Amino acid sequence: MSDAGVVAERIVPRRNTSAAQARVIGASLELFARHGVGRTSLQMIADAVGVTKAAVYHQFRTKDEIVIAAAEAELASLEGVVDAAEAESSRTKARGVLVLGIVDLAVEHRRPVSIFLSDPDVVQYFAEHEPFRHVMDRLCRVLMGQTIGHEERVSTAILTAAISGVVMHPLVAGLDDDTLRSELQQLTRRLLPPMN
Amino acid sequence: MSDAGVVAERIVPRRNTSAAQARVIGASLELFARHGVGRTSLQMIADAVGVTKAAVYHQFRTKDEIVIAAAEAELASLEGVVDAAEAESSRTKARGVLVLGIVDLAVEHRRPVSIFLSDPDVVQYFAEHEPFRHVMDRLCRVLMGQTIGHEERVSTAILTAAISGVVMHPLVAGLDDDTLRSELQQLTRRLLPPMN
DNA sequence: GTCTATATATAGATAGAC
DNA sequence: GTCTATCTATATATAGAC
Repeated sequence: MSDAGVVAERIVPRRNTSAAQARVIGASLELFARHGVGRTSLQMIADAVGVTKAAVYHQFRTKDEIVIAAAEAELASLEGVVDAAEAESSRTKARGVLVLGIVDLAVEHRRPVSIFLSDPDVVQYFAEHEPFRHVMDRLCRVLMGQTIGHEERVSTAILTAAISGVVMHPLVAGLDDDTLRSELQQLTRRLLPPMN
Repeated sequence: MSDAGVVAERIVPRRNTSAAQARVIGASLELFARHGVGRTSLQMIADAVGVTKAAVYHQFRTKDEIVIAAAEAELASLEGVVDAAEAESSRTKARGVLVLGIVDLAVEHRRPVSIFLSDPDVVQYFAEHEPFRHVMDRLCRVLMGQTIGHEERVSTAILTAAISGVVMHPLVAGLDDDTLRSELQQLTRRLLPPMN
């Protein structure tokens, strides 16, 4: 984004994730989405990876660490989309790329993306999570323009909440990906203010 | 609704709920919202009510029964709003009452309302729950008109998902009820098609 | 309708060998 | 990096007295 005036920096700490850790995160993401965080046990995670609980505990010291790592992996996907948007030459293009990217993420992940906003503990965690707030601010800036205030944040919350909420709503459970994608794109058009 | 052509019937089975059962449901609703369904134990519920686990098990045979009863209590609140809307004399008035009612429910309950769409088990349960689908269809009809199709259902999903999603979004955690309410009302105006 | 007491399973987590 | 074995706490659930 040429007119950003701010260097796009990735502050989400993508600490060097080993292959073993990545397997745990991947399995956890699926299980969290299917059963909820609280109802997913370390035994279930270990079974899904194909190792014992002790092996999982060798990669992460507590279950909470797994939850956080999984949530941050989802956040990293989102940040990738924001990166791509900010790399565009105009704000109009940037916004288009961002919206398409968010919709794609939501549709592809379907329920995993919901972890962000569904589990109370995760919500609580992210509410106080500086990297999350930073990514959301960057996202907000691409959508709404340079001046971020109270109202812009709420609008951004509405857009992202609506998208995440729709993909996991019982009423759209039977919808195929393409239809869902196009409905969500229509939705964003109605929710976003016109470009100026 | 005079032009409904369909008798409004309450099919949500509000089985005779004893006072003791109501206390359990109320406490559970709060705890589920705060900690998630899976992380809420029967001990926590019993403590919140001020009795022992055994007393709770006298009211409900399993934890799942409590989850279902709590979810149906939330559904009953929603159905109350739909009832009120359908009692209006015109569709314009009905839609206004319905939207105001849904927003009020969401704001007052804040996180409890999210149980519907947050816990994967509850989502799964409602997706196959006939009374839920019936209430959603009635809601959909008030919002979108008599002809309910694929597209109308998705629009309804979007509206309710957006509202539920927003109230529990980290970005609006610090917002007072009145501001949140007015933002949500603006939201519904943007999402609903104009009355014809 | 509520209690004490208990059965049984599983949770999260650790020790130490390979 | 993974294992077996184990600790301890807590989970769901039940039996039977008051």
